Amino acid sequence: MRRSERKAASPDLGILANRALHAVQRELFRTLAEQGHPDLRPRHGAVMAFIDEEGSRATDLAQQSGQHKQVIGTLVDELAALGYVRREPDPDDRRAKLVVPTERGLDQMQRSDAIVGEIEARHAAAAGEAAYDAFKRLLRQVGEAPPADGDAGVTP
Amino acid sequence: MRRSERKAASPDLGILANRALHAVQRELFRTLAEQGHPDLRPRHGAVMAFIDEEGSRATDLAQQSGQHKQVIGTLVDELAALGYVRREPDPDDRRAKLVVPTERGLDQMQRSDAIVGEIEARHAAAAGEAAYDAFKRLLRQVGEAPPADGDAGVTP
DNA sequence: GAATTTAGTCACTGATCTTGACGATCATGA
DNA sequence: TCATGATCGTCAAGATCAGTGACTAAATTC
Repeated sequence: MRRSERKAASPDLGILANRALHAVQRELFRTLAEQGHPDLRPRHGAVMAFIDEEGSRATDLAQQSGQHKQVIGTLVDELAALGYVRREPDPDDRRAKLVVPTERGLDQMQRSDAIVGEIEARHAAAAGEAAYDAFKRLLRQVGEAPPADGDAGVTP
Repeated sequence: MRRSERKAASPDLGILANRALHAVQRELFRTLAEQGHPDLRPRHGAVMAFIDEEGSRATDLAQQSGQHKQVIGTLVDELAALGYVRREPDPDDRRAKLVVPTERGLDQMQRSDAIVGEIEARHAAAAGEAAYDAFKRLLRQVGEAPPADGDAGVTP
């Protein structure tokens, strides 16, 4: 059997993870577009997926999402222009800014959390709650850094 | 509880899939670098993860990997320069070329398949074979297009 | 045999990521 | 209290990566 046939019949973990990620992103952003948020793209998730209702610092968003702070800065510019967030001074630290969601931002956050929840509920219904819980625990373990290495828990 | 705290405590499917993909890619390419293949990057996987031992056409690699054929062309240029593949005419079709792995390419293919196999074996050992098999079946389902849509099974 | 489709390359254009420097501000330790 | 080191976010690049349409030769289809 040819290698590509073996891979098609039994894809490996990296290929499956890549497809799973793209399937979830595709459905999420298509459904967001249908629900009034057509301007958002997956890379905006580095901000919108992690931002708190009461606002977050850019450095926190960079750390949580694994994106460089320069990229977060540019994404915040775009999201501000699109009406999703605004920048405010951080009262606790005059160097820092808070990225605060607008009403439109809060709506998007609530909707995207609900959409991902529905995707998960659909898979849980198909597989069974217990099986789905076990699946998520294993997926989380796969995403954690392997133990025998100096760099612990670093996201890209 | 703040949204970012909830997300840290219980990350959703998209975040988990993103981390899983990056964890597997990071370990794979770091281990390949240690084993004599330091010049390869994840985007080369669009060719090296799918190529057959006896060679593949660029259009097949584009279809299997979801990458545009222009990108595959550029990647094949780079991999040829690095000594992993060479282009040969396809005897069955004078328009077509076969991308054929070199000895170095075959070595990398065997090693990367083994490395991903070891990553999977480690997770299977930790979780149990039956649990890991169930995990992969579910991950594959997550990566398949949702049923109620016109675009069936398209990879990005 | 003509029309249509395909293969891969050309030539772009556009998108995204990475890095280091900088000034203002904060935290730390002597 | 002060000097020093660290942090915050922006600036200004440079590097990497993806997407599109056109083109010629070759194959397929009708």
